[in-house]
Amino acid sequence: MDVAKLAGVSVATASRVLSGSRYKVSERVRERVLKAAAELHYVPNAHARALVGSGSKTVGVLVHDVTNPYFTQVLGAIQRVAAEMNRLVLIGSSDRDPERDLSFIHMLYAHRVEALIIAASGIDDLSFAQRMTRSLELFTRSGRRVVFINRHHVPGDCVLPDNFGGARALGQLLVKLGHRRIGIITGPERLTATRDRFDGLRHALEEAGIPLPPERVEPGEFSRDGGYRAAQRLLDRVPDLTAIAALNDLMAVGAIAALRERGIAVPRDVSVTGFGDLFFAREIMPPLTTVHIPLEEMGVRAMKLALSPAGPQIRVEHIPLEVVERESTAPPPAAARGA
Amino acid sequence: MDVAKLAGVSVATASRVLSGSRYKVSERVRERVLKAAAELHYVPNAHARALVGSGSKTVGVLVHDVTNPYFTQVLGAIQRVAAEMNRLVLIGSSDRDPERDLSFIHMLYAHRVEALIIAASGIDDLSFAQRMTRSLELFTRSGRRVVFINRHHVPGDCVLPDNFGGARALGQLLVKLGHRRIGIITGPERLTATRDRFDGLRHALEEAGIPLPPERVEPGEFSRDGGYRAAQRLLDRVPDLTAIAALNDLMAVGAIAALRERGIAVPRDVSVTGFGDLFFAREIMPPLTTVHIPLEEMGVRAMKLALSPAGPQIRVEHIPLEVVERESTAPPPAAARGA
DNA sequence: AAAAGGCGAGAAAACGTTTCCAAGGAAAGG
DNA sequence: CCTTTCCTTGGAAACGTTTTCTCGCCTTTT
Repeated sequence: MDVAKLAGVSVATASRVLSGSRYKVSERVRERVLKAAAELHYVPNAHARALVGSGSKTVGVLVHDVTNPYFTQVLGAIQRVAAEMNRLVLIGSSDRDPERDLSFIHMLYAHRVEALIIAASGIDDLSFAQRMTRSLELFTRSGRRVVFINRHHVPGDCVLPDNFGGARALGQLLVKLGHRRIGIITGPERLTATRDRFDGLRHALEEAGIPLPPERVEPGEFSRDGGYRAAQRLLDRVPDLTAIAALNDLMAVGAIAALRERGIAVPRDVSVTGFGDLFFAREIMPPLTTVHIPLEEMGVRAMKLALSPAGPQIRVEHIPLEVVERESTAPPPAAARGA
Repeated sequence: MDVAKLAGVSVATASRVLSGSRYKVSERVRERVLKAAAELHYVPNAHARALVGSGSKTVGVLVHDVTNPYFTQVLGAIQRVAAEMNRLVLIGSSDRDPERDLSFIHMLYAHRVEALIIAASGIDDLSFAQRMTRSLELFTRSGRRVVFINRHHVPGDCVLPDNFGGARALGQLLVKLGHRRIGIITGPERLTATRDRFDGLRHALEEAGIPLPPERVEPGEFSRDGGYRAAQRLLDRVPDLTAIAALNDLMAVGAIAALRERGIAVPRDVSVTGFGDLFFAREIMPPLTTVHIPLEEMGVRAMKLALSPAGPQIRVEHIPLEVVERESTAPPPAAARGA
């Protein structure tokens, strides 16, 4: 090491002072080494450190889309905790492509991240789940932690927002308001988040004895434009809806835009709900009734799980979800109520 | 290496087939190695690879806030390009704390990232700029690339959105609409982006002979709530404004909320403009007149710069900015026009 | 004063790869 | 059939750290 040479000591002692080792070094030598390091602007090579076994000081995070506020909120919290512990965050953004997910898992393992947080949503696909389980064995077998956010068909510790319960409560709100003809804009088929939210809504309707024929259910892409187009299709097919529940906020925004374009007032003619309570939900017009997901808290919890040693049993952190009622919902118009 | 042992070859040959080296290996041996690797779920250790000199296959990105749509848009583009080249992205999110910026630069250097993209905004602080320059010498001296996004007081290649020109055009639009009493919500003092945008607006007003007394200028934090509070202060002090220009979209959203609360109609009574054209700008009510910044393109360009070898001279990619006129602006009310 | 003990510093191994160098074998040419 | 050349493979060094082991010196104790 150059620093050692300049300070006139062995690399061993230089390392001892620079790495904050528990071994002792005399004050005189320590100072000389520090001075030499400062002079050379020495920055230890993290790869060499990682190689010799002291860990890589990095955490891997896998998301679907770094651009999506849902994930960035979680990511922000993870990043904050990581910075506090002097860790760096490696991200993989798979664009919802399962192959990319797997490929990122391998890349992150190649970098021997201390822990891996999978914030991407789970999907209902057996063969994929199996492949993922196998890839993640790389981590677990080497004593590394893997933490999921959301429900996955893969065994492991996880932070689990109660999508079902939140959606059920939201459905109950619509029912209580008096809606009986409710349309639902779902998300990509096989996402567990979509499934759970849909099931929650359906459950609430069933409990109230409200029918949900298939034509009132329309899949959309999890984006503003996806919601816009899905709402168009839904309205073309079932013009007499009094409420539209979109399975995320972005799609709800699109749905509101579609309604506005047709001159349908929200919430006077049609109520709209979202899911997630992303930051823009209360800024749009009308402010969106939705289900709040405490994303920062989930990120922090996931980090806590990731940085604590694995226990003998799987740990699950349940996150209850609350409905937040704003101005995009109201009782259905009198005409509809009478019907 | 375990794989070599299982395949019954030397580590050298195993490495040759697994690393896609240019050295030749007979087909028979290659197959045996591949089979052994698959059987053991072998994933090469990136740290060892990086150490021996073939680069770390990572790119570092420094942002102010992973949660801010401005940065995530850029980050998304960077991430996409990186994935295409089989690179992983290491992020540092400094929360606008210069010390953290520097600390991240060192951490990223410790990981010997191939290139560093500084997406955080520059600040007008001499001693900080000098310290940053010195820290970045670590990179440049070792032949690593550093690319800036936005104007920084540090020499280096950069992608430079024309904040000044965009703001000037925006100011000209307000002037053309007939506004003469314009308030400005600025951002954090020393951010170069803030300065440039402010200067652009001021320039446009000066050109039109429109006064801009200091009481019409109010600093705000670069957030929705910052804009909200700044608008409150501005309205308390100067109630007769006909337009408010916020230096970013988030603050404009806050300003609109403040106006709405006071029963002031936008744009009928007061026009509002933002800056950035983030995805929510056209979703809010009324859709926001703002300046479009092609963030994805900037991210891609930054990556291109970062991945191309350094040239003899500094390279600057100028990005022109366009005003997009939506419904948050209109001519001032007749009463004001008459005055 | 001598022995024992403790403390600080250096030598060297180890981490997992890549790559240079050398060697062995087969093919080709004389 | 022998020699030369090319092609494939193995050995070993190197990358930059940390850490274990060992050694020597100084201090303390008897």
